[in-house]
Amino acid sequence: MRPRRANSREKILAAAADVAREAGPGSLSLEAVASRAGVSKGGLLYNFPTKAKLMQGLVESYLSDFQKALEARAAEAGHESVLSAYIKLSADDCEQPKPSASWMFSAIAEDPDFLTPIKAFKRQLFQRLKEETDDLGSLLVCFLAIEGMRSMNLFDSDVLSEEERALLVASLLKIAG
Amino acid sequence: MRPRRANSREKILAAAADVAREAGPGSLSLEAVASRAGVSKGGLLYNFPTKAKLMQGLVESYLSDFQKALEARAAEAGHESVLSAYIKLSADDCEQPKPSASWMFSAIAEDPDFLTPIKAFKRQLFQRLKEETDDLGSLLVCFLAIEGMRSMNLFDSDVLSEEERALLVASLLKIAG
DNA sequence: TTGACAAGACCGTCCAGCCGGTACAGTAAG
DNA sequence: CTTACTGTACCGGCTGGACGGTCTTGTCAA
Repeated sequence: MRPRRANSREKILAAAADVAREAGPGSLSLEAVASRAGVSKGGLLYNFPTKAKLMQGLVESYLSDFQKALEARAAEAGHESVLSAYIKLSADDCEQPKPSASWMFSAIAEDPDFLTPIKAFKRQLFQRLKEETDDLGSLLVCFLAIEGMRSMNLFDSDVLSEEERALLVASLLKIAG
Repeated sequence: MRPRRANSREKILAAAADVAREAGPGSLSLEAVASRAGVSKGGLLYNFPTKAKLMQGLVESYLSDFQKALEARAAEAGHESVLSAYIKLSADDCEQPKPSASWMFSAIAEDPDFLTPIKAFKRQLFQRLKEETDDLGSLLVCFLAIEGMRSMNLFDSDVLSEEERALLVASLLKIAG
């Protein structure tokens, strides 16, 4: 089970995300990823027998990281709601000027179904948020606005300035109550 | 200047969007588009000398269609603001169960820079909306929420029900004033 | 020695772009 | 009217290259 030198799996996953971000989602080839990860193509295929498995791994690690981060935020003192935690987490995620999830585009190009777990996750999150509030209208606005913020970051759209994003987050937190 | 039988250019553009939507953004090959458009590969290459030019054409026609639709909405009686027009237009766009712009993913895979005109367009639109209101916070929330709605439609995420989307739109229109 | 794992040459497939051809409309000289 | 010529619109086979995935060989820790 244990890799010989280090944890190749995670190195490969990180390398894949890097390649997609820096060389563009269309340039995510197995060779590029292997090279970036300091691993041979054979080594990569040993860990991920197929490109599809690699994509799947990307999605799974993304989701588990997100879940962990959200849980951590929600458990922090001073958060009156999961929605607030989600807003703040997303705000921080979107601080990074570089989109960290360009690999999603590669995954979609490979097969749109790779996003199914992400959709399911979002549905589940939305459900959880719905149970928390009785003002569905406000929740919808907040939830979609966060979605919009995340999508802008994903597409690397620098439409909003730093101050505008801060104001947006403040407004959302106010709406969230 | 005039095409002999019909307007191949538009047929090809429509075919490309169809292929991306139905076969997936990763399957947008020139042959597939040509076949779908009822045109040979050579004919396609005659109209769009390069795949890049095809993508560019897709972006341009998308943008000009959008601009036209927005202008039409804004000119309609009963619209007190461009923001309201934008909200309603986006709501209608997202009515369609099938995302009409999957080709964007193909374009990104080809080269992320293809989206530059779209980003510029959005910046311009946001600027215009800013000049229209004095409540920047509300505008930000609305603008981003619409962005979120559009992105959900693009990713074909059926997280929201019909009623929820209607409620969202109503809430946004209320915020927009 | 052995077996878990890595290396990279290799193969089949797919696709963008090229190129030589075809069909036809217009024009204009004979 | 006819023949010859020109430019436009389109066709489809070909090829060179890239990429995913396999296979054989190498290597190192136990």
